[in-house]
Amino acid sequence: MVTITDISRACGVSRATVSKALNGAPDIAPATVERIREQARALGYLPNATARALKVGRSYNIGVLFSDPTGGGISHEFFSTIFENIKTEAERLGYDITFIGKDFGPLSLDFYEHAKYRSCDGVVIASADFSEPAVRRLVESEIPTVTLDYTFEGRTSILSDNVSGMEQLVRFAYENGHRRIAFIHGELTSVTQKRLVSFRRTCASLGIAVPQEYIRQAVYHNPKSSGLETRALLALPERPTCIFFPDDLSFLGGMNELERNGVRIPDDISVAGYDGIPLSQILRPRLTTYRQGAQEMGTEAARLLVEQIEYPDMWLPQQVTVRGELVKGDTIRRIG
Amino acid sequence: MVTITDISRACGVSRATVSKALNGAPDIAPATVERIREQARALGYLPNATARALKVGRSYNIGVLFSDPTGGGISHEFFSTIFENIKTEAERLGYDITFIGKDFGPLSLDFYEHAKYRSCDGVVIASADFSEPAVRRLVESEIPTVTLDYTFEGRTSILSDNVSGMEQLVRFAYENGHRRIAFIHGELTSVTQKRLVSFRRTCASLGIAVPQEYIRQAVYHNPKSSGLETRALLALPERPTCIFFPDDLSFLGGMNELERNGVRIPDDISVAGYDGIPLSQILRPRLTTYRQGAQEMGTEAARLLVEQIEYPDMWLPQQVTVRGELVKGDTIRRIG
DNA sequence: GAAGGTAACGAAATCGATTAAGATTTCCTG
DNA sequence: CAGGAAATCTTAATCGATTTCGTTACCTTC
Repeated sequence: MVTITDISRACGVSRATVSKALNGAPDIAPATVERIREQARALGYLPNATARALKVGRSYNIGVLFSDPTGGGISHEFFSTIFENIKTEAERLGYDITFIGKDFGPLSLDFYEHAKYRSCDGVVIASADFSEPAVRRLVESEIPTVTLDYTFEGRTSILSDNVSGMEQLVRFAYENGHRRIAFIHGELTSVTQKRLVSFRRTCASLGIAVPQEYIRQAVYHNPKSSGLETRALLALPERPTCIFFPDDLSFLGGMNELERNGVRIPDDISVAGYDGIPLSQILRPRLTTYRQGAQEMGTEAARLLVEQIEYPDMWLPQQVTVRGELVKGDTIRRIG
Repeated sequence: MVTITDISRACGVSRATVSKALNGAPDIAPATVERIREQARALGYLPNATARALKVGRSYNIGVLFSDPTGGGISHEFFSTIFENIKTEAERLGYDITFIGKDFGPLSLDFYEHAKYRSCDGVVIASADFSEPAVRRLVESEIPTVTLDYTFEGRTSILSDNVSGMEQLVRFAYENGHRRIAFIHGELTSVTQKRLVSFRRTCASLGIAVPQEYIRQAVYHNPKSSGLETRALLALPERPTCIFFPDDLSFLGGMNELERNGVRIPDDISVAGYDGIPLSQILRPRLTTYRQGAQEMGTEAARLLVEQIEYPDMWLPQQVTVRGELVKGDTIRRIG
């Protein structure tokens, strides 16, 4: 391994000089800097992040946490998109990504300990169950964090515009003549709760009455569960003309159930999803949905976390809302 | 931050003793060990991975590389499954995961430099374009690697059983009476090449003639591209009775094209995918496909890499083939 | 009781890089 | 040309943990 010591010997200067030259310190003669840079290149020198981290107390390493058991893992397109963008932005800023898991290693470290053990400069909490003590310990710790779709006192968070998104979907259905809209929502988390409230409020403000049976709860990100609720909706004496699903993936479960019953989309019933994952636009008919700004959420999360890390003094926690976009698709049909 | 120095002061022993006690060295009195362990717990001590890495020359950190532009990224279910399992196994063994990207940071490090900069003990190359010089540089370097679905002289690799998988699919179609089987394959990489050869060989051994027009090339993991080839197949004077797609995701493109032309699956035509991603079994009809052992591939990759790292002497490169499983699904119909 | 053995612990070097403080040389300027 | 500022470079401590090689004290054993 080539170290600054090798360079210093090759150039006949001290290690300090090499370090400073490589880092652009102001008190090294330009000619010397050039000579050192040249040698570094010639020897194939690479700085050692570990050594630097130890000395300066900064690892240039940020942790990411994806651990929501309800499908909020990296295998979901929405989250993998977020992850990709966190990674891209972080790397652009010179930070590496380390995955933070729980029960890490033989010592079974929890999230906080894991992040600390790896000297993460900060952590992006992309999906997690905030009722879990281990998650709370991390978010309440001294480690800088950015939370996605969850606000926490004194912390920075990136929020998807769930209220506005749901409102747009409802209005879109309304404009297409729908007055009997059912909503299968996920278990009540802070996210699904917001969508539910927005759904109710928007319906009310449009003068749409929503019977109790039209509001159903399924398991978030779980097609099978949504399938069951869909069946229940079809059995109602007065069927809805439009069904909102908790998310795009869940819609697939509903879709199967509808097909099995010979109910065509959107001829016989209209549907909408939520998320706007790529898959939803590959299938035909293209799903009407609300595309969350996953790319921007990821990018912003990384950007704000790094900002917080690098300028801790002039830092104030903030809540950033990322706007998504209504994807009209073809599954909400004009009626009435 | 609590360090061994704090513990040593609290216990009135030297730092060396603390280190040894915590690491189970044989020359510390049991009573002392107990006392030190107790204090460590009381003070909330956490070892500093960075410092340890610097001293012992091992970071307990492995890199993962997902960078195939042809859809081999983390957003694909097949690859995210692999990743999840690499991560789980690695963490169980006490290793962290760092994502290796190219053009890293302000210095624009390539893969090798990036891995070296982070002192990765090894790298799992999960998806990459091996014709890329940056990838070759890494795989030819002194850094231990495990390669997925690609063999490289002197390197360990985990291979999916592409030959056997494709053979099983062809035989399954044959047993269901199909004699006119078309195959849309991906661009020729080492993986798709194996499947193509196996397809041809199996067909030949079963006495199935495969006209030139039945073999078509599409872009791997790209639904749109497969849709176009599907259209071409439908236009043939003698349509195939069964179409094999490059992969499950690509099938979706074909599916749309078939539906648009009023061709029903599997009543009018049979189809098969490849990969066995969860999505393929959510949709109805369930896709006939070959499920690659993604979980096992990930687990094995991590396990073998760590083995290689920890016992470099008694190490010999090996090729492990992970068997998958035929998923019969409902899209190949009995005919004839 | 002298020689040697062993158990338990400590001193100090080390990993690679950074950085405050100091040393040396160069260069002005009045 | 003396005095001091400016430019340039070095010394040495430091980050936290590991590890080699002692050292000390206490036993054995003949």
